[in-house]
Amino acid sequence: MAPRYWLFKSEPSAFSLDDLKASPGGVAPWDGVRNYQARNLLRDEVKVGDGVLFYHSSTDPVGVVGIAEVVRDGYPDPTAWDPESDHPDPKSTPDNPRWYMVDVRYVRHFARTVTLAELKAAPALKDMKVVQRGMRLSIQPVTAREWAAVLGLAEGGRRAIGESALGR
DNA sequence: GCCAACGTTGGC
DNA sequence: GCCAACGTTGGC
Repeated sequence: MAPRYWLFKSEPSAFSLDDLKASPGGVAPWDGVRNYQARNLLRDEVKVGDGVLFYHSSTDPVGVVGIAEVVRDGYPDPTAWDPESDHPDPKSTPDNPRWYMVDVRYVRHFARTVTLAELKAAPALKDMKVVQRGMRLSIQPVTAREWAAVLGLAEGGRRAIGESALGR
């Protein structure tokens, strides 16, 4: 099965790409997702080896700052039943988990942020989920074509596509 | 800080 | 099952 691509949103004040890079082995769980549509993707669709566009929201500028890679398939998010966590949900229990997460590994920062404004301005990305009006989903599917186009915007001058890890 | 868009809750 | 009220997201 060919790897797929995703866009993961995070507020950098909560968890940034730098935070992922600084995690042990560059690996961290993508916990705290509390939306059913995003949960279903994490539980059923996001798989080891998939590429992740790391998107910073609610900052200036908003946009894609780099890439990560999925290193563990979906599994129950234990922060849901931790009352001390940032997103406790007493309706989720170890016996009957409601929320799921995957583990991701840092790959690299782009040389610069590819801003939402740039994504919106790129004709090749006009159908990309993140540029659609009212699109709040925090885990979004990205096509191979969109993935390549975003990397092209970030690093096009450096022939990055196909050249390095996840540069496919 | 504003507010549009969307998701969830809960009364009925 | 409807839908109003409310809460959250997230760009601007």
